[in-house]
Amino acid sequence: MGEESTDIGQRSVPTSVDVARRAGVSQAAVSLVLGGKAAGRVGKKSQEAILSAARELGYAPNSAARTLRSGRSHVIALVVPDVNNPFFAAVFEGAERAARKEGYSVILITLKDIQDWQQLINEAFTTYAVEGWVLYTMRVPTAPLQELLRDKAILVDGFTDEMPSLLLDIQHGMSDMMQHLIQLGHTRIAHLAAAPDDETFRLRHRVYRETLLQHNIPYRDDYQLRSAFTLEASYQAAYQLLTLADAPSAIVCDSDMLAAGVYKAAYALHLSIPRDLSVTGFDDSLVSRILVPELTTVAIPTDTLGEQTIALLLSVLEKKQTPHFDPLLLSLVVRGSTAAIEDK
Amino acid sequence: MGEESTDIGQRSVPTSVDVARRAGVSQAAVSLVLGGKAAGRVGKKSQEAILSAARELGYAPNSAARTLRSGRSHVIALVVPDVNNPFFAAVFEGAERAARKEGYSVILITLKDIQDWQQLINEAFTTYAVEGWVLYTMRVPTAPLQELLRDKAILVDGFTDEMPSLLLDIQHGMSDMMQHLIQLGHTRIAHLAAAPDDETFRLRHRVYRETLLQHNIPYRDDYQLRSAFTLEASYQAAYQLLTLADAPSAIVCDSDMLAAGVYKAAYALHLSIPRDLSVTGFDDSLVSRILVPELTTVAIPTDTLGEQTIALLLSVLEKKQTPHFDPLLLSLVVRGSTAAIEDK
DNA sequence: CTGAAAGCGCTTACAG
DNA sequence: CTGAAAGCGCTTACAG
Repeated sequence: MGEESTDIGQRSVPTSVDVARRAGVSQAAVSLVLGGKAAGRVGKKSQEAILSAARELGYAPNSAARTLRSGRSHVIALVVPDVNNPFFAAVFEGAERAARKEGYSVILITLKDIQDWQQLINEAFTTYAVEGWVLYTMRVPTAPLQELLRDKAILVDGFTDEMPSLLLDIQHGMSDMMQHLIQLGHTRIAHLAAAPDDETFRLRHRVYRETLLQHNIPYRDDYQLRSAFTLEASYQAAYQLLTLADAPSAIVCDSDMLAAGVYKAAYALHLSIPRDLSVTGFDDSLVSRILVPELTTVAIPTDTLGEQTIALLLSVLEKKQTPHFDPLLLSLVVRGSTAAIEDK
Repeated sequence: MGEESTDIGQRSVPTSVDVARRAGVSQAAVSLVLGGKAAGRVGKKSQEAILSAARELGYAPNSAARTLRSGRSHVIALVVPDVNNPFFAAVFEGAERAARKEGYSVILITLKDIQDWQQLINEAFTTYAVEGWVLYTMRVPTAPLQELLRDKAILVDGFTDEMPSLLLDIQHGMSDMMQHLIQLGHTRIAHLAAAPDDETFRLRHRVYRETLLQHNIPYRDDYQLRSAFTLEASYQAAYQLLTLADAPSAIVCDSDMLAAGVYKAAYALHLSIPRDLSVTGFDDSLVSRILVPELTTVAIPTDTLGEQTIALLLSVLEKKQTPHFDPLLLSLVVRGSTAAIEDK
């Protein structure tokens, strides 16, 4: 039995000193080997002795000590508006997977119901020693926060001069969707927009409007509604659209979540999708596949998004040359919620 | 200008020493005040000086140093099978909210696609200095893992002698659901069970079977299917049930996610819910409200769950007397997916 | 290739 | 009520 196994009762957590003693080397050698910096600095025999001693003791380096000394935590924070939206759960998963490959881990910070997100981010700094930030918040942070996050954060699907951004090709995604509907013969196309006044949503609306114009389809004010990201709100908005005297034959939604409300309103009004009404979403989240019939939507590829996000953030953190990413390509996914308009 | 503002270029992060210097007190006093332990130990004037100095410098205690010294990180890990299931997103939110009140924060660990979750948990120990664990994994951990987690973890909706558990009253929830269907006149009730062989699902099945027995309804082997938590798998299983010669008039699902597959199969077979088929879920997740018509389900109250979970875990960590919680009450939520069977 | 040592920024007992 | 000091467990420059 080694000396370190003499502790009675409470199993004390082994430290690098315990490992060093058992392996017959210095504590520094243990640190070098476990930190993967032993090449050419610690003899092969010592390395083996250290590794097996570590294994026997169940040693794992103390993260707080490591972070304190090195100034690196390898923790990335992903800030999203709401995890209850399955789209953001998928974004988290994609970022998590990509980060793991690079030796980082991701914590999830939800802004929902939070007034003071400056405080929240401060807390995260304190609690987790977050090294880098991915803000998928659709809202450009305020000036003091930008100062705090300088050279540590990137913005996804939003733009500011103050911070590197990963852009999504909302433009083409939305345009493809509009073309799709127009090709199906729709001209009475309403837009159910997201309530938050973010650039990503303004962009959707601009493309909606321009595409109508290009096809000489009149833009109607009564076909424009905005809704919060709740089923109740989107239901109400859709109900209002569908009970217009001259109701739309298609409703384009800014998000799959909003489309779910449209399905409910259609059901309440005994309208069949896609026979009586075409509906489209945005995101290609789980929601789009749960809906029956499945939702035609614009896919945001969360795996690629995660990889590019992490690559961009790490380049910022390491002050390397920032890689250039073209806006992420979004593709139209045609499913059962859209159909050619029937002659009546 | 204070002495600490003389650094040129890189804004160095202020430390307690900087605050102490500016406030004209000792570093220890700063620690006491910021740590909320100043009562009766630091004079009122000093406290004020410290607080304003901290504010002016934008000081926040270094978490790594704090954790290293005190051995406390105030981080709780929540381990779930899959965040893409909106139910677990809601569980996270509930736990997060409850933990925040107690000064803890919650990181989310997803087991999906992970083979070796022992390693994952080890990693989390290393990376985040996790103090306490909530395992909502529906699988009792292996022996070495139990050793690692002793006195640090609780299990939710699962039972083992090795670990405190928070139980859900699956029994009554499932029983209420079955009563509901039987009262509606259903006798051909199939059970679409979850594939994982966990106690929580075995329990659902036991209650299903017993309730049939109590009502002299024959138990049929061809009405029993299991499905993984994917839409494709549950669709296939439901399709198989619905194309039986003597197809069920109701399908009871172990989870809302599984019910979504049933909706798809019903749609494919031109069966109308609830007219031709009643469907029920379990969890009352976002999924149950997205489905059209909305799903009759058993509600697991994630807010209460979060509060009890955190309360139980903290009592374990603080080695206080463990509070006793009765199994969490689940309530039947009747919505549009169930109806009285029609006379044919 | 190896060892001895400094020090990251705190918390906390201890002496006044 | 205040101050001086030890020490948490590492990483990393430095001297051999």
